[in-house]
Amino acid sequence: MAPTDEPRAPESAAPARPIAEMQARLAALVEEAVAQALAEGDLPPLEERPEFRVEIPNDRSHGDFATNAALALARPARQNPRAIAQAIVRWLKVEPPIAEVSVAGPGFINFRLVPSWLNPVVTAARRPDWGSSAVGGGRRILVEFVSANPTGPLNLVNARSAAYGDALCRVLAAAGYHVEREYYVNDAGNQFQRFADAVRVRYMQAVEGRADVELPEGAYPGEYIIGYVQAAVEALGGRGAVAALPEEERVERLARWAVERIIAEAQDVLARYRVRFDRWMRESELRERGVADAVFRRLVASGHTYVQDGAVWLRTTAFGDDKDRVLRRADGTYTYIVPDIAYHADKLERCDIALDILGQDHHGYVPRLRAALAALGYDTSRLEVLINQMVHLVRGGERVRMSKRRGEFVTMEEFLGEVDIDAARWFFAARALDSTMEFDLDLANLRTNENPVYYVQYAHARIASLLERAAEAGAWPVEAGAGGAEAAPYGYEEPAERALLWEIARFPEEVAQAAELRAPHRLAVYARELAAAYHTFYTDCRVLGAEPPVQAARLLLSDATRHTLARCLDLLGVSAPERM
RNA sequence: GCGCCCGUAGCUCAGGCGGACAGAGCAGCUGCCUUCUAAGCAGCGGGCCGCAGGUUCGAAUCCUGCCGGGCGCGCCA
Repeated sequence: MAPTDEPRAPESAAPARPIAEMQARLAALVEEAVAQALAEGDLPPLEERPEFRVEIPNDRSHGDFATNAALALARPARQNPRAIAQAIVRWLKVEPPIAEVSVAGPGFINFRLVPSWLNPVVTAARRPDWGSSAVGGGRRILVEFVSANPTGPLNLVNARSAAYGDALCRVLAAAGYHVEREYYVNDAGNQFQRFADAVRVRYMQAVEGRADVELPEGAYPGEYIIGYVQAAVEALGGRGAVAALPEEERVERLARWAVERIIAEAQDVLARYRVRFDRWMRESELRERGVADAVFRRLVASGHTYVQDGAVWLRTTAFGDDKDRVLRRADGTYTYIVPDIAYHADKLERCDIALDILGQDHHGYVPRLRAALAALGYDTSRLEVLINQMVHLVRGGERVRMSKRRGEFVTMEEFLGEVDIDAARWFFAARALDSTMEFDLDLANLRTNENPVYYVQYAHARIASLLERAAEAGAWPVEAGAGGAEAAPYGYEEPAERALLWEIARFPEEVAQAAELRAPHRLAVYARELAAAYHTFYTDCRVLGAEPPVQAARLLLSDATRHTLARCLDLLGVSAPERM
């Protein structure tokens, strides 16, 4: 890649992914230098060409970029990595914007670039699609999350799954995936029957006043069902009308009403939480469409089933499960796994990647699901599963006791009554999913610097306020050519400016990484770092009242930061306030 | 017993597909508001990365075995 005199296209002047593009460029130069060194006998012949990377040093005092190429080549070249590094550097074309190349440490090659190389980032970062990329390649990814059984209100773990899943979806979309969000509603089968059993008993207790009946073993224990039963009685025409119904019909109708009510409440609370789904897929619908029957027949046809004790089993052990699983009981009913397999098979027909976020209490179920999908001939690598770990709620410095067994838990509704939605979403989206977390209500409610949410939001509000003041003074928006990157009369050479520019430039890479690793919580770390860089800049560099070109350039830089913060917070599902 | 997840600073957590001295916030201590939001900034102190082996030029990161915590191991879902 020889230097050319070609004029740069406007696109390259404001790259969509400045850091990745520079890394690729440096990697190509290193590749070229290695080839030259080999050709000239400056490096011993290699049996293999190992991969190397151009990365960002942990310690930026080493340079802007570094490559481990010499370390990677040490083994195949059977030579000291430092000597290899020297050889590579001898053949390296040091061209702008490379200012300096050095060999350091065990054999890293460090690159320092001229400060101005990042100036175009200001322009790039103010474009609407800043941070977006095409790393997802338009792959269709179907994300299923929350999917709580409609036998009770959503709880705290559901709130975590909702916040994290929603952030993940936003991040995936920004990274160029085609995203669909689904909520699977398990509104049929045994699950529903057991709920109905509880409804039957609660009706007798609460409406008929029977003190002698108790919940059967295995029925849903929660007291909350009483409330649904009472509401259902009202909705179905009152006590008299309901009492007149034959018992089976009465129980069925009360339970059905309660389930629909629970689903509606889940939809409401999630909407309030700013989490939306593209589809609420019901198990009952899948059954009606005959999807479960069809998949059962496909499994039988696959030859991986057998009959034992009158039940039909799937030989999941042939696909890595630790025991075989019953598909159809001797009484002809399906076990829960059949509609679930059917649902996942259906999803795999509709997407490239099916991603499930499951509670940790369901993780043991993944191997049998994969096994079944493998038996159906699907490439199970297309099913990705993220495990959502538990949440311990801390109030007043103590853990709030919850017992699923006794039906005692904090509902999402109650939770949102106690905490700001931005704080809740931030806390959940900022923690890795697969690790048990503590949610400190008191901390989340603090409107002080102890609360990390406000730190980031404050940076955004601060900039908004600054721009407002600038607008009042007629300095904003900046007129074309008045300063900043385009005209470059001012080059952002203050350390705080350069540090800030660098943080902004990282954003597209952070989004891409968060998407590829299915780890949106990385963006919370990033948001904090970006906000910190701005606060430092704000303290060190006066904006309003600076020399006109400097003021203009700093306003543009501030706006680039504001936009990046807003984009980042949006990906996390947290609002970016204009004032605080 | 078997399987999955977790164990990093006083607290809450990043980092974990091997790389240059292990990070952040909070809490503690010291400074900084006559000027754009101090919900801010600058600095200090604080860690056997659960323990022990192994692989590697190099391990918080990979492998094995322990220890501790969570969850699962149904013809419940």
